[in-house]
Amino acid sequence: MDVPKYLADNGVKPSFQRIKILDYLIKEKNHPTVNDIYLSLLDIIPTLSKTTVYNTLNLLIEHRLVNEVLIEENEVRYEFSEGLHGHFKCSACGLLMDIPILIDVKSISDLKNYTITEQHVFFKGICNKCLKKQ
Amino acid sequence: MDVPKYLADNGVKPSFQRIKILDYLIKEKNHPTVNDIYLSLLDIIPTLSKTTVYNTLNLLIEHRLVNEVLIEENEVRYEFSEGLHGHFKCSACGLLMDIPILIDVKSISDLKNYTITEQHVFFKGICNKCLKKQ
DNA sequence: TAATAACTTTAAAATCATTACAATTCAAGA
DNA sequence: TCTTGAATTGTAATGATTTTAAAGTTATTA
Repeated sequence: MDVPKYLADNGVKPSFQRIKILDYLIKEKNHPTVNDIYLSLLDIIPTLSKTTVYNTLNLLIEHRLVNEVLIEENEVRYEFSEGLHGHFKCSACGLLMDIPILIDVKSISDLKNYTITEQHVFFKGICNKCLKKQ
Repeated sequence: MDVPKYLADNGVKPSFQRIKILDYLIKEKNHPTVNDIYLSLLDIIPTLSKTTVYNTLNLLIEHRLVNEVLIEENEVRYEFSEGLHGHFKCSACGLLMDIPILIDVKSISDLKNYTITEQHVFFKGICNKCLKKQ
């Protein structure tokens, strides 16, 4: 993917830092925290500031290029925004994976005539691998 | 509901503060924050400490009497735990309401042989009332 | 090329929610 | 009443995030 063009097409001026941050989220599917992103990019951008990571992520979220993933309290994670999906987190090994979402919003009568802009679904439990280990 | 008995039955010693905090969550369906609870109970318990609110909520969560509700970043809300349901938050008026959950976990092949312990679903959008105002 | 304005990044300080900890109070049983 | 352990309190510490202002960068126009 042409990240600079993708940013520009979506109304975000493609600075070096912004390109690298979005590029990281596209390549790493590990739902990183701000700190993960900051530490990983320090090799490439030694002068990088955490404030820039915060600013950039908020900017990318505004432009709908990135999603926040809220699973645990006091731990905000981020992901490249592509297609609707939910999340599963294994309480044992910490794995955080994407899963398909299967909700028929129209069948929920409480939301009749509501506009739905965001859908969030996540499960917690124990993954197959960890169950076998027990 | 007999709150002291309910606490005792669930292995929590029913102190005055604990009774009042759980009682508040049972009666108020507004998914309050720690601060909401703290401020509301200050009338009844003038010596109440925020630490006690935190300690009590964590204790009640451990015993599965209370759920955390994570919708917005940097804002943890709480609710009395009764039955599985999701949430809808109106971006305009801030309304946070319960909605029924309709997910057939077994149909998600990615989670085959997984143990699911928690399901979380929430939507954001604009509620009917706010749509009419526009 | 130089001047200017707009935007971006940085670093430090401030803020906010939450937790840790030590001191105090409370409650139940001897 | 005394003792003991649990519960509560208030302060201080922590850590994530936001704010602010200064410095740096980029684009635009002359």
